[in-house]
Amino acid sequence: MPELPEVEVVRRGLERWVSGRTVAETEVLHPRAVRRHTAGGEDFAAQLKGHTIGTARRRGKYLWLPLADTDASILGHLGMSGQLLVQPESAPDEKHLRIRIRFADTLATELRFVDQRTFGGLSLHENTPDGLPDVIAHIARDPLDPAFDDAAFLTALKLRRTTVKRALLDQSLISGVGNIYADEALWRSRLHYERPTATLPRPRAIELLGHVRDVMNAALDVGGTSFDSLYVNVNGESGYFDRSLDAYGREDEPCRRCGTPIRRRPWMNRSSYFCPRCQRAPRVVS
DNA sequence: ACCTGATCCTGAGAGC
DNA sequence: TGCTCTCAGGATCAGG
Repeated sequence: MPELPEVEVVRRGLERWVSGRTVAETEVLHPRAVRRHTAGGEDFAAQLKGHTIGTARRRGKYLWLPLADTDASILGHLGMSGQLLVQPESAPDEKHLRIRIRFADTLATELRFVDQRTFGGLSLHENTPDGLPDVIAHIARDPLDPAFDDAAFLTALKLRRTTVKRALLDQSLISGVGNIYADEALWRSRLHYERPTATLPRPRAIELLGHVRDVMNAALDVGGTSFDSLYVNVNGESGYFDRSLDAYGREDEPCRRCGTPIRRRPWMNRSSYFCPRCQRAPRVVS
């Protein structure tokens, strides 16, 4: 599943291969892929036609493409299984091709949104004065954003009456952290996922934020170098996950710090992986 | 106002 | 072999 570093790789690919091109025709092949566009697929296609794509931008796991000479942007989210591909027009359709955007030039490539589980999608929205699609105005900056406000995040964390992993996944506090990187950052910080945020000393919170950034940057270094062709792709295949995960997906395997078997616990209809020795459960569990 | 937990989807893989 | 069951998860939003 694409996490923030993979989405950033996609953004760079879009900037290189799609920005500056003018939309000729859009084909919506599955209504669920444009469900956030309430006016529907036909309207989505009609509104894109003839507009030139501006510089690709990203916040957390959201991507957007401003349309030049308008106050609107194409907003994209890859969800669980989405891919944005720049393919030759002659390439056969992918099995789960949902949206096709053709361009008014002679490059003979097109942009394709492919998504098996259809948690992701594209839509068109007005921009806020900040140049952000209005429907993601509530999404906090991500920790790799130079303008991310560390002090404000630490304060908000302290005020919340919730648990630390839940806070890491709260898009209004910090964006772009998914289940995998949350578990990885907590393992590095030796924090249990159910630790109440209110009891977290400030130095531990600072350390946690640092580990979130470290995990993301490490993945970005790996994934960011593999992109070098006429192919915008993301499928969690940076190679980083196989080699470098310390907690996520390692149930019953020894903790790389202390050798204790990693445990998996059901959590919010998914799983949390942790070392029961390095990451002690809080005394009072809500 | 804040917090919780159900929900959308489809294919891989396990178990029988 | 083929069927059924479980699991994966981001982000939203109803309901407490």
